[in-house]
Amino acid sequence: MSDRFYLTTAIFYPSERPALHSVFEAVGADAIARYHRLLGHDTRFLTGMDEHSANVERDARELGIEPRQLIDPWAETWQATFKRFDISADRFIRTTDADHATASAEMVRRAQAAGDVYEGVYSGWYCTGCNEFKTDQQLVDGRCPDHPTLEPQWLEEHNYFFRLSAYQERLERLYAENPSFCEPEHFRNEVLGWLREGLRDFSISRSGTNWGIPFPGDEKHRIYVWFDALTNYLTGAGFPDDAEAMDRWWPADLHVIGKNITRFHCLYWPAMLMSAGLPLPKQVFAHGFMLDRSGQRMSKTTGNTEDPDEVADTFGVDGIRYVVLREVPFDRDADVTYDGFVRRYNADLANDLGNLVNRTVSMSRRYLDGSLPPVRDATLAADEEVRAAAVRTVETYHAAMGRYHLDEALTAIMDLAGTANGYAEGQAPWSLNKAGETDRVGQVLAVMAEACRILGHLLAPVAPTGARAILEQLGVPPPYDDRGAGGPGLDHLLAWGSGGAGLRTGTASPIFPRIEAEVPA
RNA sequence: CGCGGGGUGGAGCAGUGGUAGCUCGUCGGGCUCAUAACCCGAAGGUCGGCGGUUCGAAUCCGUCCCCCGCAACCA
Repeated sequence: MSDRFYLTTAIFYPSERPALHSVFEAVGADAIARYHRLLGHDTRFLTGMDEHSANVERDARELGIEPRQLIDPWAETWQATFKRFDISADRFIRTTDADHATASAEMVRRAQAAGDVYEGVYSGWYCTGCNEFKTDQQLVDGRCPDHPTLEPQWLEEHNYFFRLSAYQERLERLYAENPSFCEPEHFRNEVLGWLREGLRDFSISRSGTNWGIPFPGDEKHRIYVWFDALTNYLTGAGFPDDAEAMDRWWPADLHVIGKNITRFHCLYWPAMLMSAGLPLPKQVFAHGFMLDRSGQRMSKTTGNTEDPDEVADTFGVDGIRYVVLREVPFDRDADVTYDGFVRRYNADLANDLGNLVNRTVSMSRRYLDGSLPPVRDATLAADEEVRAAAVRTVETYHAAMGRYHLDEALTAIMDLAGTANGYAEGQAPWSLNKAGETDRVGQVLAVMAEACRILGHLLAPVAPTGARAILEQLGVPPPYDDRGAGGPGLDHLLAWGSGGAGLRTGTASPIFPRIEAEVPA
């Protein structure tokens, strides 16, 4: 019975190109996906774009084109960026995909059959410029910020509602029995607070638009937001027609989402699934946001975000993947700065880890012509300390990855690199070599190389290309493919001494070159 | 008292009862294999304020101040 793991990101709000905070979520989920592949789990990883936005329809109309013509290039750009960032998704789902329309409509039908859909009146301020309803929060001085000359109209619209209020008790029971349905705890507390306040039904259709999935039973309406967007996780698992795929992949193991949509994923979504008679995902994990130095969320609208392609040019894809996951604790917000990225990259990847690999490989070649002996059972205390540190690091790493605290896993990795650098200093193989103690030189370098080998595998989920380069310079054949799959399992790879009969190291070459220029973007 | 989170050395953070740690920065020293990298040491904090519990609190309780997010149909 092989383990399987199905995880998703949220589908992203449509825009011309992704901003760094969207890439951050995808990179985090990708690292989790790769970790599970490395563990030997059959892994499915879904990401994508939410395309039925009123903004898309409006922008397209202003340009005099069909929404689809507007959004197709956007989706291409997003996929190209995700590809550049080595997001190893099995599918980039678009809510305009045909199978998704089927799935979404089926979810509405099931809710209808369960008696959870009723006709009602949605009322609110309507901007005739945007052709959409605005919440009080969106209005500035009672006016639409995009059309300040127009007077918003108070409109009442007939549409369909989902009876979320009927699920109050069942959701309370869900959290009583399975609190970790929503992690981390501080976001769960917020959800429980909303639950205590009581649930209100929400509208699930809009009329007056053709941009969207037709509402079952009333073709004048389109499915509105949640029955469309959230259902993507089911579509990606084969719902409703591919019973075999559904059986294999549903329920999902993990939804990775931004903390701003916990309400919908932790209350709406389980209620919708209960209504449809489907099993619930195992867990929703809400991550924090990257904030700029003034504490503002990085976003396109405020223009305080970094361009993903620019930072990838500077740091390398692996470099920026590492840096954002290390700088932002995955479970909460963090202040980030470009200079902070540079410092972190140089300190961790260039100086500690990269340089460790470089000096190890370089000395191996110089002193031993690249031929290292196998690591022996440690007889010296210094050697044993490195081995013990590696074992400790692996334990800490697994514990952190299992809780999706990616930053803690990376901290553990760097602890081991620091230990290995200290070991090098203490053993001074360059002095041993001068003294002609060739046997000891071999053992010291074998210990260092073994630490590097383990570090390479540990780094693979976050920095797959760099990890591969590390292993290559150490002379370790790739034991898994570019997506982290097909290997013998991390337990084997991370065991001290499993490198086998001695490595044949290659040529030393900086894997994470230092970044000298600290030019603020 | 709407809900939730947070206020720890120059900066960013860890630390939920027992001598206050980490990274970066600064200063001094060491090494020379290495990507001017690596290693060691030092300076620097009355842990937002006040009160309480305790042999002992950053850590528990009370209260006050400040910051951020959310407050429902926008992912």
